[in-house]
Amino acid sequence: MPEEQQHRDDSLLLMVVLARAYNWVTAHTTREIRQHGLNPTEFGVLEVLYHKGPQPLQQIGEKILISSGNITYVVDKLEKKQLLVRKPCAEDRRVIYAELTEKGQQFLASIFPSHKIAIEQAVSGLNPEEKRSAIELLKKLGHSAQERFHK
Amino acid sequence: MPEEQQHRDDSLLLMVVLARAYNWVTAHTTREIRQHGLNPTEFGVLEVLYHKGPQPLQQIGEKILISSGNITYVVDKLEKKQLLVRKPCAEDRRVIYAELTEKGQQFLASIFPSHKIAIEQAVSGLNPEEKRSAIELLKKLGHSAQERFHK
DNA sequence: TATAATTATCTTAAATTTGAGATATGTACT
DNA sequence: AGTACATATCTCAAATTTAAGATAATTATA
Repeated sequence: MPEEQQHRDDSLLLMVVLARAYNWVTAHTTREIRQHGLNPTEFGVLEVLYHKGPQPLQQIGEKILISSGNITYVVDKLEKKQLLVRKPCAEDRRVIYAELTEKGQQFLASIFPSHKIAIEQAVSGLNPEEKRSAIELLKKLGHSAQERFHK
Repeated sequence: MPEEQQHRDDSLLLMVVLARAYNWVTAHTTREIRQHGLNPTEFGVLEVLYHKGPQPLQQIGEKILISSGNITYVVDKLEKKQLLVRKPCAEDRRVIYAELTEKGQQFLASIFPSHKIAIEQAVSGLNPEEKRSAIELLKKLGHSAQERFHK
């Protein structure tokens, strides 16, 4: 097989195995998240706030790659559940921050341990060394894919 | 940092970089697919048929991880577009195969080259050797995640 | 200052996806 | 045969997501 052909096939195969790995790993976390009455997007929003602190809605949407309409919808639902609150920004009045409530903090803290366990279970097919290799390769892949994606 | 803590952190980090890599790589392919008037699910169905030949609806749904209701909906749309046809199975009358039409074959053949280029562009941040490493690790990760996912 | 171009959020309709359950068929067991 | 269980597809309502455009605020420029 000519080298260039080989190269092309590898890219396709990489795409396939990346998608399969992602789908099956997230199958674990999605099931776990739904047991707590959230969908993956809701959890994604809460997780960003939990780890990064209060964020403008815009930036939350960028981090988890959802549309502006969707971020409004999801934040509405989470606000109704009293897990977060909207806080208008004083400096730039177009901007609205989302911030976890005390209830939201406690809720995340209460579900995070089982979430971690679900992840550990999902990725336990790789040993520590393989995990480190995979992390480096996926970091590089993700960053370059993002950089090459010109809107 | 204690070893066990280290281990736990690696699993979380692996999850994060896997999700980022997947999201940004698929951002490339999704954009490309939409330019041809399909959504990613429709393309996924056609791609399965293109590479595997006629398949029972059930098995298509399993391969791309969508619900039974969704597979009916998507196959309906593709049938209306005359890209595939339903073919009842003679041996088992519960089963219905989906099969690409000539038009569907030609359509896939016509868009696949640019789809390949989009993928190659998306994953071009890794060199050939890194791709091979990533493929092996992701295969292992995906298979083990699937095996450990007990419904 | 006035005007134009950007940005952040929200609104709305349409498209997509899921989940629960209905229907029809097939399989295993008595 | 008859009964219970399993499987494949479909139906339908509700939930989710997107895309396009509206509104309001900010920034850049004439």
